Amino acid sequence: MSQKQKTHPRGFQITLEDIANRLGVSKVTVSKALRGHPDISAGMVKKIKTVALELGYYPNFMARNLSSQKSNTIGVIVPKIAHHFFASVIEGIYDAAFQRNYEIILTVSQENAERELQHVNSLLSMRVDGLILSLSQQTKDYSVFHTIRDKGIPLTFMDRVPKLDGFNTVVADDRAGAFAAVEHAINIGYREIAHLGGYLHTNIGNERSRGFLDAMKQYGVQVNPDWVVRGGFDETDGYKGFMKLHETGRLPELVFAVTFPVALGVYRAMKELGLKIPKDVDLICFGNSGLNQFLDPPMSYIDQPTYELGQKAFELTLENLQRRDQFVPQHIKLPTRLVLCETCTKKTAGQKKVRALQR
Amino acid sequence: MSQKQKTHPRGFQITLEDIANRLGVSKVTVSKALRGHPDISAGMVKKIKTVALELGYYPNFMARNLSSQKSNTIGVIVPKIAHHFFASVIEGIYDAAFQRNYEIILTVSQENAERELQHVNSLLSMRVDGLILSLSQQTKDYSVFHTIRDKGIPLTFMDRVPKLDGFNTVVADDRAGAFAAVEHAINIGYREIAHLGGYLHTNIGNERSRGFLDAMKQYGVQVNPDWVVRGGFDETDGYKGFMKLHETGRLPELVFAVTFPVALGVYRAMKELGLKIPKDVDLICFGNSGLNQFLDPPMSYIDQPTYELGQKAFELTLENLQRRDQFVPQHIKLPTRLVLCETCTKKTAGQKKVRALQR
DNA sequence: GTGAAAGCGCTAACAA
DNA sequence: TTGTTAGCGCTTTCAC
Repeated sequence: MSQKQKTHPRGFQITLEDIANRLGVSKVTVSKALRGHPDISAGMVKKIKTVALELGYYPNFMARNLSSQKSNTIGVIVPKIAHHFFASVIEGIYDAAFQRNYEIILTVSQENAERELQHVNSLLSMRVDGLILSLSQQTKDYSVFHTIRDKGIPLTFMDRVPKLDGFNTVVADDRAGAFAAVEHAINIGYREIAHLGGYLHTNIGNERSRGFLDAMKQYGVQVNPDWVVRGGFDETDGYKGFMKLHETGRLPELVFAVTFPVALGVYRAMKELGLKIPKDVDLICFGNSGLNQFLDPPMSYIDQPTYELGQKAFELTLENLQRRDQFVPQHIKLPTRLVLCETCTKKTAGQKKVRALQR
Repeated sequence: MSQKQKTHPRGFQITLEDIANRLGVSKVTVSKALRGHPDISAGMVKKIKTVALELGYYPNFMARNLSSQKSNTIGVIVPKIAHHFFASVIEGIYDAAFQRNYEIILTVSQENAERELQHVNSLLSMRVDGLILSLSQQTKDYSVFHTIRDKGIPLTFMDRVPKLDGFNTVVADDRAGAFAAVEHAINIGYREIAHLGGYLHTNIGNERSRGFLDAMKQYGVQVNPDWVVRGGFDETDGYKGFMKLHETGRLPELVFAVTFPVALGVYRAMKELGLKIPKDVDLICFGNSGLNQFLDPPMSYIDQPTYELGQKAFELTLENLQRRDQFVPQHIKLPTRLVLCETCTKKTAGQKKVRALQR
């Protein structure tokens, strides 16, 4: 009773010891009982659990993790969060983690390489058991990732992956998806096809461009260099990109946009210019917003398995964690699907092109 | 050299001691140097920092937090993440936290009360310094929140807040916003107005309903009980809600939807039924998706300051944390704004109503 | 079945 | 300016 009268400095945080003292047993007994260790008798366990509940005991993760040398926590770094794609991926990660009783620590780089690095540091400091990372647009220095690998911490790249060996990756089949879209466009009669593409140093920018070029080449359609524009993945990039096309004085029949936000920028630009989709210029994009079918006009797109991308990334990380000694990097590529709404369903822009040029 | 040859069990995690040994100083010196404590000489600091970098030292937050009794971490619980509203709020929280050098631990309840409670427990176990919470649709048991308050842990409710005293709250001015929308609708001539509303036990459902009723009453417009439908905040709720309206055999001129996803459900339902917005039934909603203006037709809405909601919630929590002894709960209500696109701009549905009924 | 001792990596108070 | 001593709350041997 009188043996240890500590004053609790801030708020009341009940500890193992409080429970132990109350029942006249040791901390260890309580710890074991609470964790379901087989050592302790059923009666004791029951008593302890009752008291714990009564006192409002919350185990201290800091202490537990420090002592046990694992955190049951996976760190996640994504470029953005207020985008349907990432929001959905993240939901996949969270659901998978919840099922496995893992905690997620999510951080957002805002497409900023420096911030991304800071988050990596934070997460390593938090001693997360593993990491899931989707690179920022800007990231060009990959040296930390080697550090992480050397420390033996599982790291899975997702969607935005670097050209590096020795890491898990989970991506959608960007190249095949882009190919399918452009192939379809060619099949319905388009020839003058522009691509508002991402930066080539990013895998998604690169792969989707390749898909585009593959299809053009395979069907013998000429690529107009003026019509291949490089930029970021956001709405403003799409807007600027389309304006650039417009400035060339000659509009394509169809624009293939590298992401949904980029396509949205095209909607905005065309609206501003008084052009109609698909009459003046037709449009298709990689990725979905969850409400493409309600747009004006409903936009056809390459659907990505966003939620599954997240789940898979988590599972890969966990797997890696469980066999960290015999780690073999896995590269998962999930299939995409061409979804046709109203744009890019038949050749419409061609006939009207003259009108657009006369303006 | 030979004094302490520990084997590092999993991966190599450099500790203060490693650095200390390397330089022949004590752990404390290193700790202080790395934290910028004024005790240590500039020369020593430099040497220590160099070695730390060389060795790839990452401070162990678990240990640091355990020792210092604070985590520099705020826990966040939201019902959903793949919704423009929450995604944007969360971005606000993250940005504010980043500025202040705080870490965020985000959890998602999926509108599930049980899951929410589990997350509360987890976060308390992690010894977060404070909490930001947006209630799930289901939550009805508020007892944990009192526990939290009794522990002296700052808790700020955001957007979805309970009817409780003694907590910080940050909300949009739901009642005034709803009022403004309905007032506008009445002003342009609508009288037969339906409300696809949320559950009344949620503050946003309740307040937005009140705004609706206030306006109807103030302008002497009669409320048709068949046209006030209660439900959740998701697309399916909007879909079902509209179908319910449709089943009454008499359609209103205008629907006021409690959230953007609910309005989207109305788009879907009307499309399926072959009805046109705004010709057959007009529509306006509370909240934005970031791309309302690209919908078919562009939907008018009550804009909420989502990002600011998040920022404010974080700042309130932090403030509370800094003066936890003299805590006075604050209740922040941020203004909303009526944004007119193409729906609900002039009375159109009235004339066509007969057609809709003849079907 | 239960508990004592040691230690996880760090920080805070106090000496030197 | 630097180091010593004690913990933070928990888990993990290993002895009883």
